[in-house]
Amino acid sequence: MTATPRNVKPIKADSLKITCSNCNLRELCLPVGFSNQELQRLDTMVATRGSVRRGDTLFRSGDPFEAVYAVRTGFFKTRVSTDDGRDQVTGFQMAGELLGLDGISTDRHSCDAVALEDSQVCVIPYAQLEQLSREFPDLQRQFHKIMSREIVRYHGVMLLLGSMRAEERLAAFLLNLTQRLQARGFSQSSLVLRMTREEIGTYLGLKLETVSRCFSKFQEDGVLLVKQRQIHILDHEALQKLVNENC
Amino acid sequence: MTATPRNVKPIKADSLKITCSNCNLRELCLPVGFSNQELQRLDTMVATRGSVRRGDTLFRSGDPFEAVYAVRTGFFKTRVSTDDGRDQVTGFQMAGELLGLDGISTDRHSCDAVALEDSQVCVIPYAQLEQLSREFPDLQRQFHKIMSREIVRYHGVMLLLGSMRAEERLAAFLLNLTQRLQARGFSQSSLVLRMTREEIGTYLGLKLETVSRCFSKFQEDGVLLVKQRQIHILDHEALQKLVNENC
DNA sequence: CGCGAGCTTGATGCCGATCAATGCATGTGG
DNA sequence: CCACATGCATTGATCGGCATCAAGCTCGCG
Repeated sequence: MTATPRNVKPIKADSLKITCSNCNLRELCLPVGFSNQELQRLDTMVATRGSVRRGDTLFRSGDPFEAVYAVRTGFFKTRVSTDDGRDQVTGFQMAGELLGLDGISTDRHSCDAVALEDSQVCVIPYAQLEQLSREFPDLQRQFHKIMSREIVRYHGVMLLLGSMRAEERLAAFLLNLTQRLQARGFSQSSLVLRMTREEIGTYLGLKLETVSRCFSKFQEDGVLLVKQRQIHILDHEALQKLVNENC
Repeated sequence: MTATPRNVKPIKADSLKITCSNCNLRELCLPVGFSNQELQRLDTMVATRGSVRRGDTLFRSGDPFEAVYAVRTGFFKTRVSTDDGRDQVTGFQMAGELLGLDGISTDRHSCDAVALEDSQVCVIPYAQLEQLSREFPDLQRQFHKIMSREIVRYHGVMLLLGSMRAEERLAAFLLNLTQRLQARGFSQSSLVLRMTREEIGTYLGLKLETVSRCFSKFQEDGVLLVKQRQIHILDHEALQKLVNENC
């Protein structure tokens, strides 16, 4: 009955003390706009931080749901699988983003969360999150906003999967990534992909060959500079156009 | 600053008194498993019921978010649109289901909700929902479950859009519809579609002609009996197989 | 240095989009 | 009551984008 799944190694107490109060992600994560007092209460709730090795799962479909997780460092993917082996990547999560919200509905997780690089997460026991969000309207509000944002995100993904062509999907994907990276202080014109072509494809509803071809096409057209997973965006406008003026 | 958008006509107070306590949907809707006391408090919150005419919108993308809505009777679709005119249906909602959760994230709605037939909704002011769910853990829990369920639903839709072929998509769609209708006391082997072929297509990422052809194919194969929007399911198994043993 | 995972690129084929015509049900006005 | 319009659905013919199959390439690593 611990809130720490098998693959999450607790970070030793003697390591540098990490708290929500001193976390540089606090303006992106759960405690957006919190007072000092609220931050301190949150620190009592997020008792555990843990690390997950690249390739390991934070949780799996079917696991009992006990906590949601905030990514502190690293990068994750979430995926759902069918019995017959196919799977669909449902999202990529980076620092400050929440994982595990799917578990609330049935008290069991319904997707897998896999670390794409060595990562650290903050473990937020759901029972305590419920309790504390009854006391702090700000926390309640922010938590609801995060769930709602996830719903809105899926609307965008549906539009992408339902009506965009391969190049448009990849363009939208890249713009979304850079936008989120930019909010975390990274360049908006260059990025390193943490996932394979196949994982991108499985997210975008395309085969890996198609993803690869699109990258090549973008390079030919002078829109991107692609060197394996190193991507430089040369023509931001062009990507934007592809997404907007569809067709 | 009213919680009642333009297209929602309040139902007269002198009409038959509708309350959560006496609503036959209470075991499907927000107050699942509530005590009588909780039901009565909920009744004070859901002050307004309203009706929406077929074709009218309950809310539109950009509208300020003030309330979520529970469908009492009727049928809705939600959709997101792009500047260039394409749109994507993101869901179909029937009695007992909640609309408007997308609005929490930015305090504005990010999709349109359109009535596919004359409908009635319960207006649940969000501020009061927040307040009351601080007082009633059961309500808080149920509300979170509903949002989480929506997230899980989108995982399924992504799988559908990302990896299924036309017939599989339609099969999954029909099974989902009948399942929900069954939970509401309707037959699981026959249904009347409330939406056009085009609306189905826009939900499933297909063109209306493809949807039509799939219906015809299912009829040829003896799986369905199709007469306009009247659908009889002759071979439930066959549909199930298409969805599971993909390929 | 050689292996293997991941990526690129080419050739071919199929599924579903597109274009187009017709059918069918409902509604409206002469 | 019929003529016509309108919205929705069906069906056919053709086309194109992406999947599939296959071969070779690149880079990191034991």
